[in-house]
Amino acid sequence: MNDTTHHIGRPRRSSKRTLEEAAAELFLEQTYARTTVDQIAARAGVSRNTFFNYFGSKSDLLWVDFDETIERLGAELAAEAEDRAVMDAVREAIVRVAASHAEDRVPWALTQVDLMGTRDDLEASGLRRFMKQCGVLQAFVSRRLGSSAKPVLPRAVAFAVLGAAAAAAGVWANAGVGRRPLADYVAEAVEPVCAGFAQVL
Amino acid sequence: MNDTTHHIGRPRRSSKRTLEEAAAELFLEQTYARTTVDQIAARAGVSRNTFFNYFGSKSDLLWVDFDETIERLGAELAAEAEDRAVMDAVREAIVRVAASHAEDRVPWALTQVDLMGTRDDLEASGLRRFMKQCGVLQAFVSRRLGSSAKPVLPRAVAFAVLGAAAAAAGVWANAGVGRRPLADYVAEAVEPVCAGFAQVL
DNA sequence: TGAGTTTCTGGACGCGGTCTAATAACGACT
DNA sequence: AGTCGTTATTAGACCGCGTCCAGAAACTCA
Repeated sequence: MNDTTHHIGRPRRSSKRTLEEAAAELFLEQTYARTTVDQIAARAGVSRNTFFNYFGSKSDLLWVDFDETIERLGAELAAEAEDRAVMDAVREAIVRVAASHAEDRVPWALTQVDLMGTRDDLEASGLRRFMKQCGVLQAFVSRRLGSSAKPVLPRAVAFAVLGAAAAAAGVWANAGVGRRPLADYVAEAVEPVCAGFAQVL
Repeated sequence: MNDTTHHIGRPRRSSKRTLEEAAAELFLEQTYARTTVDQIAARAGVSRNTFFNYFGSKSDLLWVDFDETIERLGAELAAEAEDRAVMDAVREAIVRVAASHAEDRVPWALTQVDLMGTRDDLEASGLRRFMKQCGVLQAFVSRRLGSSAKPVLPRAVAFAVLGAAAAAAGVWANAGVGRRPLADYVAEAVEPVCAGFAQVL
């Protein structure tokens, strides 16, 4: 935690934040699709390869504000009491994840969807994140259910619940400045799904 | 429907089927990721550009058997009686779409997921299809609901229901040769979601 | 000063995808 | 037969993302 420790080796000339800001400027000026990695790197004052040292791909920039929120799901699920009903635990964990998201941080992914040309990249990177968290949620449900239920259910729960949450995030992003907190939308979308699965589990 | 009428102009030297078969061979030999568009075109005896005359992208090949099934959703929704409860109509339409899928046609998309290197392309193309049908379903639900319900619900229904259906398709594909019909899995996955939303609509 | 470590950089490559201009193969019409 | 319009195919070039590698730069420590 002591940022004065200069570890060892050559110090970093750049940082994730620097590149994010350079990218944000360019996205506003000319949209995501028309911005190349070279331009981002140039504006940040580094070489193109350095960009890929900080981000695995250009599309990662679309999710800079969302990734850390999404990643909380595993921890929130683990924090749920063992004796709680499965779908109750799932619902509350997801709503808590949504509540932990900073109010004003709307990722590029949810705003630049309809901007023509962004769709391809966006959808590529979006489903990857979706699938990753689906794996986490499916494992949780599968463990809680044991081998009693129909084999399709854990995966169906994961896809449906996170699908509803994703829909809520989309609506939230498009609601504009006067919007309610993200967790409100997510709760409204996720509750019916959880209630439905609770009946058959 | 008369396939002898070549309309007008230069006749096609190739066809979608030819390219699909060439691709299928190569996918089996060396996986999807290690197969280039050049190789597919070469094996089919055409140039690389001709490939893009028949397919918009390499990843379209992953869904050759699924696309026509997925596209049926709009028609099946339109075929539902107007006086039927919304979620009942949605559920039945989706199950009918699944039932219309040929038993043995398992798309590459659902089998080559875990093959390392395929994921990126697969997820890119998968979410595009998912979003397209979500748009169709959301419009249907939105029209049936009018402006009475909470604004997040139509989108949440679309994402959750189709998410469950996608999960079912994945389980179906991985179930191997002894699997039950796709519609069975889809029904089991979609029913709870529809029941849950039916309570709040 | 030198050794070790980490970051940055330039250059090259492969691949997917787009574009353009040219050509080939057909039917139809004169 | 020859020409015209139409459509499919083709070669060629181009762009951008992502990967790889070898080497240089900047620092710490001994």
